[in-house]
Amino acid sequence: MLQKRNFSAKREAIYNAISLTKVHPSVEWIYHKLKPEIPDLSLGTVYRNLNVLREMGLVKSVGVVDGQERFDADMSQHSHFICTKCFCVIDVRLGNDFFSDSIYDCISDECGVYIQYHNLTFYGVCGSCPK
Amino acid sequence: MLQKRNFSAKREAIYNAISLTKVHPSVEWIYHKLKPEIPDLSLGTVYRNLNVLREMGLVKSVGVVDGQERFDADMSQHSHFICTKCFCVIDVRLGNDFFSDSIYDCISDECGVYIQYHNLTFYGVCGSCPK
DNA sequence: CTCCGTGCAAATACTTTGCAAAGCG
DNA sequence: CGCTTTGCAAAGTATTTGCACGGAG
Repeated sequence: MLQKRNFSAKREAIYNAISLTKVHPSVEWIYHKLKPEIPDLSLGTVYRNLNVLREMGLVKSVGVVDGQERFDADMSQHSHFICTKCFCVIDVRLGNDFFSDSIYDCISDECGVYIQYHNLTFYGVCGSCPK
Repeated sequence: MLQKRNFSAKREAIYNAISLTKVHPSVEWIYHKLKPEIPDLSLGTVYRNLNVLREMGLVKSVGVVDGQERFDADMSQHSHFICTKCFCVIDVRLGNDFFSDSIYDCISDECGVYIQYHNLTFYGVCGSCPK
């Protein structure tokens, strides 16, 4: 039983790598993390699987941080804080009612659009960096 | 008087191009817009001036949309809606008190970070695209 | 004369893709 | 077998940079 969820071993390893860390990793991070245990892993495979996992709805993008896309396997509703010095990414949880349906509806009406989701990111300096 | 604000003529043209449109343009858009009037404009100049304008605080990034960075010369506090079909970008104005200082403070305390600004973007389908 | 801005082309950086080989059911 | 996954390298796309020239003060 090398595979769960019909994942290939490598896809599983990539998914686990994202799930088991809080760093919201980049492709490079995942690649370098797994390379020692999976010596024949290639960068293209990480890119390809990330796109597959994204389409499956198991992973989402945090956005491009310092030129590299960062990923998150926590699909629950939450926001992020990104440090503009060290580029670490930290989860931020606001009340679930912070963005109520009524806000979506209100904006939708006003702008004539259909809103499916949103992305809220805070920027600043983290606790480990000199201000 | 070819220059205002100590801008070179090209920097001025680039800044005006962003200011005078609502499309939140990409580098390519600006380049193709200005190329007819300024035949010896080069793409590198657009990139360089956008970074200068950004450092000057006259322009800010809307984020990367469909692989290209988009810019906004409206520096007032507002959010954006991005259509995931045609990639148009529309301004969204919430009440100014939507993000009060107290929320910044609250998150800052909770996460041990110093928040400087935030970015709120809504995604979905615009009125011109089929749902 | 000096500085800033610029065209041009080369260089980067990140990501995607074509293809043949390998893996799995 | 037939479909999926993969390594590898090449290609693609967006952006940055080195350099020498050119114009403004």
